[in-house]
Amino acid sequence: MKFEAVTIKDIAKALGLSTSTVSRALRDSYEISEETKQLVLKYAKELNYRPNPSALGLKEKRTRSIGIIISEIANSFFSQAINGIESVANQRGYNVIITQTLESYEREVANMQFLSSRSVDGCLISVSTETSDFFHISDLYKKGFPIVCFDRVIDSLDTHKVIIDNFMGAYDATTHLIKSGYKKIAILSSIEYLSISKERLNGFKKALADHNIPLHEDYLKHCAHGGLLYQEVEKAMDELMKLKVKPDAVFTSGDKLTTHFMRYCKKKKIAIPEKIAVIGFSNLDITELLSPSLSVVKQPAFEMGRVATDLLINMIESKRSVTDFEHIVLPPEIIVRDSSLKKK
Amino acid sequence: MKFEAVTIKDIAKALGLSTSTVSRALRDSYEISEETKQLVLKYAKELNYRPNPSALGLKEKRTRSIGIIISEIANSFFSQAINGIESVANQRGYNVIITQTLESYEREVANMQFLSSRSVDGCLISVSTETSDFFHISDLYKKGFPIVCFDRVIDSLDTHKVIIDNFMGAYDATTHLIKSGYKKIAILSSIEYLSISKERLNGFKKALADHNIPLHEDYLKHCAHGGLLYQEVEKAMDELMKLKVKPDAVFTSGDKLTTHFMRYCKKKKIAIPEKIAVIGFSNLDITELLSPSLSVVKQPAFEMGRVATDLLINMIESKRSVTDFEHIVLPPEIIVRDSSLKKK
DNA sequence: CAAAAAATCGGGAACGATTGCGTAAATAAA
DNA sequence: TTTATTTACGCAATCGTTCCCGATTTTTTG
Repeated sequence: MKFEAVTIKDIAKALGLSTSTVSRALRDSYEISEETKQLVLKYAKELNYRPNPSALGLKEKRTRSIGIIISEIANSFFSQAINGIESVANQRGYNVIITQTLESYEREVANMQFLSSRSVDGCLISVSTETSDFFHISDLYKKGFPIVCFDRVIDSLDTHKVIIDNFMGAYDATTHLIKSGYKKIAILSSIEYLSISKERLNGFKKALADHNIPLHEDYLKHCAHGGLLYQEVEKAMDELMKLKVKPDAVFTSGDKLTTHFMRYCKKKKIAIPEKIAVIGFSNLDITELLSPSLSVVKQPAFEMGRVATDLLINMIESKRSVTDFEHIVLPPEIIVRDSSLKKK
Repeated sequence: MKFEAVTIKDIAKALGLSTSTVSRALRDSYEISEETKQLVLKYAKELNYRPNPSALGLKEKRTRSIGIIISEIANSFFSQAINGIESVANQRGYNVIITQTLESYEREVANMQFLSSRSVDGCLISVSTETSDFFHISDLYKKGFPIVCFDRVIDSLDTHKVIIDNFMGAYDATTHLIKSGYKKIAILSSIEYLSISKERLNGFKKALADHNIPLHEDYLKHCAHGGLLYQEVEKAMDELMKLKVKPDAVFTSGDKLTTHFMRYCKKKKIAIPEKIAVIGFSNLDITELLSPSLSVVKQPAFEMGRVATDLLINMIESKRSVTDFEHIVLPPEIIVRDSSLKKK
């Protein structure tokens, strides 16, 4: 038995009206008498009528849905962001299609292709670490496909962007390490060309400079996939720990980098913060329960999702083409715990 | 400038063919000459033609998408399950619409309504803790809307189901506590009528009985929202800790219950496992890094998602109505760590 | 070489909903 | 009473795609 939902035709036939009359009655048109309206409305409610989204999509050339492209759903930052995105989207009558790239450029291109081919009216994206050219995005955008960037943004794309103050987050975190008495500070970073990597690295460098601490190139470690794989972090850490002058603190500039750093230290029995202190980006909600409790830079993920979605839907629904682009910068939150305790 | 994708009409006009010919050429129909096929295919590829999903949906009465109803995306178990769901769905040409209930019955009804009104061809569901009657699900199911249950299943619904062996997971975990020397074992459980709660509670009880340990009613604690709120767990734990004979171990029967238990002990400075030992369900991938490292019952979430999706899509694509329902039970994994160490 | 069969293609209806336009009936204005 | 206006509804086109019929041309068969 096939599942068949009720259509406007069913209602029209049952009430002896035309489909146009039913349609107008449901849309509360002035052309329909109050009597007929009530009749139709009552019957539609009884049968639990819902307009067919495909028919609407075909007619109106819009699907009332938006797409998301992120690297990974099973990531605390992104799943919190999705919550924010969903809350606004649902409220404004849109539904959401989530796609993930797992940091693969190829999958990002495929997802973008899929979403743009009329499945959604617009798209939110936080680009993959593997992505270094953006033609698959900018080409579509130039053709009029609404796109809003968040988190990992594309500098060259002239659209709305929602990020946190990565520079300041990194600067403050690094400064905190310095003020706690650490001087040999390393950084675990994601791939160089990623917007957030650059900004966080710059914040890190500025903090060192402002406190007259020279920058050691050996202390700069990049992980190509942003720590998606433990092995990346392990390799970087092995190199750090082999140095003649080992770092006494690390700033980890991404979620996965942070947790894998913790995993590494646990495995190698490196005491935190005695042997090495750490503060890093993380949106996990149990960082307080780690051993030791973890100092973190936390992003307002939910809020970022909300804001980005609002901008996207505004863009979709705007009559004339948008030329004035918002560039929203939210503040990160720094939470100091045991992993970056004052050096004795 | 509006974003307009290329249609079959554009191709037909450009090549001087009819839309029917183009359509057939793209579908590799035997009625079209090899020459014309190549011509159309080449041009379509050039223009990056994709069929309009709305038009297809309207014509074929199917959207090639499936819905998910879960309690929360930002939950390690569910986000891992989503990964499994997506992997199968994408591979079989479906896309996925995720909705969350946040354990609200009302939202579950609304989400089900939304998904079933022709937005998706079928639906995966893990019911909310608030849900005690299932008419909003069974009514649709009886009308022919394909539904597959996973994790939190509905006993009365005769469809495919994918769960883990909750009884065994709880039995083994409890037995492990007993064998480690704990005798006064409490349980933090979710709401009574939930399938997984019942099964896990039964496993817990059986383990006690098999080892001749009497069951104290005081040691059975139910949290109405499955620990969505910290306050639920706090209240239950406060009550436990006020007892004359306090428990020396706890089995936490859900993800959130487990982490909130840890949070509670940290806050109240209750030493684990010295004062109270714990083993619980959790799919977090950093439980090894908690303090102390956490003993867990882990679910094969990714695999559950994969299997459930395969069953759902089979059901959707099956010509005749399905009468032979799979009831798949996967094994949980028990990982023993410090939080349930042997009693000295 | 005529008739039958196959190969290729186009016309047009249909899917469900919206909407411009036309029109009959009812009412108001002249 | 006649004409103009309003009210309330139906007809039919449209969105992009598929698919049932025909129709025409080419090829095969007797």
